[in-house]
Amino acid sequence: MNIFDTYAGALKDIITRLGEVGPFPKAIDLSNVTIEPPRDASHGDISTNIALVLTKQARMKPRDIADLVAAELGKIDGVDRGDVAGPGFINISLKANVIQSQVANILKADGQYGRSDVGNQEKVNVEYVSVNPTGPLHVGHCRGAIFGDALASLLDYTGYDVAREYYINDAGGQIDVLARSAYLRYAEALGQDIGEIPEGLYPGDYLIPVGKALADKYGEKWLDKMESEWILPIRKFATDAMMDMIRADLETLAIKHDVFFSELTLHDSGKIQVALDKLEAKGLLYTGVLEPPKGTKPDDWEMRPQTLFKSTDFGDDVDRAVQKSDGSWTYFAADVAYHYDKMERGFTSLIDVWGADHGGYVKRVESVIEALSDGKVSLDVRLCQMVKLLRDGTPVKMSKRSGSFITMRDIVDEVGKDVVRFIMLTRKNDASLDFDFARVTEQSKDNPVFYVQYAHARVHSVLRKAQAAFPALDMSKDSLAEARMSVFTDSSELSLIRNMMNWPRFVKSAALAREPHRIAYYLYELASEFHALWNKGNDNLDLRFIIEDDIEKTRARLALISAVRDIIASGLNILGVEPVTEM
RNA sequence: GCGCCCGUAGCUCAGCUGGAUAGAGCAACGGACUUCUAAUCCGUAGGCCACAGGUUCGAAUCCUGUCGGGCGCACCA
Repeated sequence: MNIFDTYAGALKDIITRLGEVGPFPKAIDLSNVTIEPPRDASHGDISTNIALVLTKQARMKPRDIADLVAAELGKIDGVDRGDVAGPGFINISLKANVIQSQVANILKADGQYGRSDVGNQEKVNVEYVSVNPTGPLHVGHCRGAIFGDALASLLDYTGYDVAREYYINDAGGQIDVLARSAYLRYAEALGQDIGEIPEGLYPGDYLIPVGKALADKYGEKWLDKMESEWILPIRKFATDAMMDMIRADLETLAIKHDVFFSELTLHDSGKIQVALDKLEAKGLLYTGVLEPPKGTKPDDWEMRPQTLFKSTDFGDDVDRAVQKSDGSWTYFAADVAYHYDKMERGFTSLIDVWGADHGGYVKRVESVIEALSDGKVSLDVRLCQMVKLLRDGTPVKMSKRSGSFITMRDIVDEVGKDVVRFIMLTRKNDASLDFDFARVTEQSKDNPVFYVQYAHARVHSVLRKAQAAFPALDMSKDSLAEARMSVFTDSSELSLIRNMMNWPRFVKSAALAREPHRIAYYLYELASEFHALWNKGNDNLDLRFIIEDDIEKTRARLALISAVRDIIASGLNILGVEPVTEM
């Protein structure tokens, strides 16, 4: 329960009471009322627009309403006073002890301060990465992977029942290409001269060990055999090998998945047909001919009747094909079945994390979800924009042809997991992001990862020093929570506490908006407040955390910074960044 | 041609789903180290929130249009 909720309740009681005794109508819609900290700290601790919202319903001037409510607020326990300001805002100032005591609340929560139940244990499925198993993960995949992973953690932290999922695209034509490429390496491993890798096959060195493993397992069994004989077993073998590699890559970034879902199983089990039958039953499939697109017309365009899904019924631009010209299912058809399967497994909220280049695919999937669930299941597709790699300001050149693209592993090896994760979360997902190797490894406040980590490490540094100075001092959270919090009177201390009081609200809003980057920004600001307080101790010895001759004051200060530490650690954990205790 | 995303300080970006005088970092300038790690902090300066309308008590935020940038546009994945 955070403090804003507490006073929101009190405020509602006041409105109801005023409704019963006189001035206000009995039934009042409070849905647009906000109860939040004011932007400007001089406006008190809590600000509400309630008078402005009620002005129509109560048919009174905002300021008159505000005066009535403010007078009542002044009587509430813990409220110092309620002021009316501007057009009719009510600013509530809390008594100092209410603010101070929050430190104890944070410590007693034991790292769970900010955890909430807004998610109501709703079953939500977050799908991310979902890369073709045809090669190692490269930089482009990094961002979506980290975003999805952090978002899943954030939702888990806010009371959703989260499943993390990877959709393995192991059924398409590219897997045949993979199998042929692996077959070539297999022949090579058995001593054949394969020369240059032909255009259209995967040239990467990562397939060499796969070829060797194939040779070890099968010997010369597939040599000089027709492709139709070996393609299936080698597809399976190569796909498994690629997935092993991808899983290992993901592990270097601590990206977790609960389920790896194979597209192939949808084809093999007939689930695609089942899902399409559902659409058919709703009258949403038909055979038709698509118009060519208006702009640049494809050269090989030909009019042809196809089985189409009527996605235009749900706001899509054109209806979408579910069957290819050779009669096999389209990628979209499998995706229909996949999302249908998620619904069948009981998820009521689906989140897909894709690269921005798949933006044109969003509407048709949204359409399917709406059609199959009758609007009961929500789909939220989060698109991640590109990452521009830079080295000291100059773009890193990458060319697929020469094979000089940078892999996820390259990046992690160079700058470390924590840096990659944090930096990738310092932008909104739908804004492009610059990743400069020089800048992200810098040890200065220019580098947010470092800055936040440093604040956390600094707290631990003080705690170590304090224990040395006061060997008998009990520094457990329970003990610190009993400290004399009334020592916090300096504006920087109070400002720090107010900032921490905002943590639960931030987490909640970040979860509802599905924007984990807000956590990163919050942490940066909290770290900044902490560093500021630290430096005040340089000028004013009485503001230091450790006061040599005053164990009680020291105890309170340690309580304060332990609370900071708990929140930074919680936030970093959500982002998947390790809160280090020493640097 | 159509759809989606983005235009906020010189640069890179936040802005808590509509709140009060729009905020950080970098770069510029001026200050604070016999320290609980100055790996930090404090101060100054910098804005027609792309532009034009609309919605209302109130708009950077929502709606419409214009301009500028990114992505996508049968059967691939």
